[in-house]
Amino acid sequence: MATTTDSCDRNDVYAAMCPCRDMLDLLASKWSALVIGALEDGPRRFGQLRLRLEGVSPKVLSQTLKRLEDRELITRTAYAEVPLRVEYELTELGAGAAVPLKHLRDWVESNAA
Amino acid sequence: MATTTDSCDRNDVYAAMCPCRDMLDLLASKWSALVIGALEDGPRRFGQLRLRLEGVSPKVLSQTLKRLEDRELITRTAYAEVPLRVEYELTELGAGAAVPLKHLRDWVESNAA
DNA sequence: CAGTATCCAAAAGGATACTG
DNA sequence: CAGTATCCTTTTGGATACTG
Repeated sequence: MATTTDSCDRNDVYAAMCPCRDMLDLLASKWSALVIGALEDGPRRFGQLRLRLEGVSPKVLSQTLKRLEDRELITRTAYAEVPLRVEYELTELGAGAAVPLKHLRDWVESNAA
Repeated sequence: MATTTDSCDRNDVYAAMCPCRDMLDLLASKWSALVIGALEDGPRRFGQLRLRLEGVSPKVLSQTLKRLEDRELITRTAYAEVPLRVEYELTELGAGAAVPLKHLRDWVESNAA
């Protein structure tokens, strides 16, 4: 190959330079698994998510949503109403990620000491 | 106070005070999913893990291993040999956690853009 | 070999007040 | 309502050198 080890022919989360490492870091971050889970049953509004994710601050929730949106795991739709309404929804990709994340949450709830 | 909502009768990762939230935070941290995956096929030594987890520094790896050990997801066994040999191994609990984490890693490797 | 010690940078998290 | 702005603390990450 042309480069040394910093190419990434196949996706390998163990490879430092593999872009999929970023995706793992995102999914494996404090709030992502909870946000994605909260969207499993359909679109939700910012305020709804905020209530559901006990303890999350608006800033952190906003950041998390943006990162997920950047990675195309969720979409953000703003409706020009008064009062303002914004809905977040899983993309197809996000719905796919939701599956293993649900298994993880379920395992945790069943096995936390 | 007598507490209002900060008790945790049933495990709910969405509840701020639920101890299982801590477990989720641990599993959903940068290196945990990789460490646990690296131990799926049997015990591994510190140096082996360090090579496998490209880019991890000894300090961070050490911290990660300690947190996993504290939560009883892995065990640490030191053999009084020269040179020193230390092995890390999944506990039964850790092996259980390894299942959903593997699904997550697999999904990531299959779906990272 | 398997870490720890040190020092440091960056990111994440968080409380609160304020705005379009 | 849905965020931003601000300020601050904590956590995490990281390079490197050193030790039992």
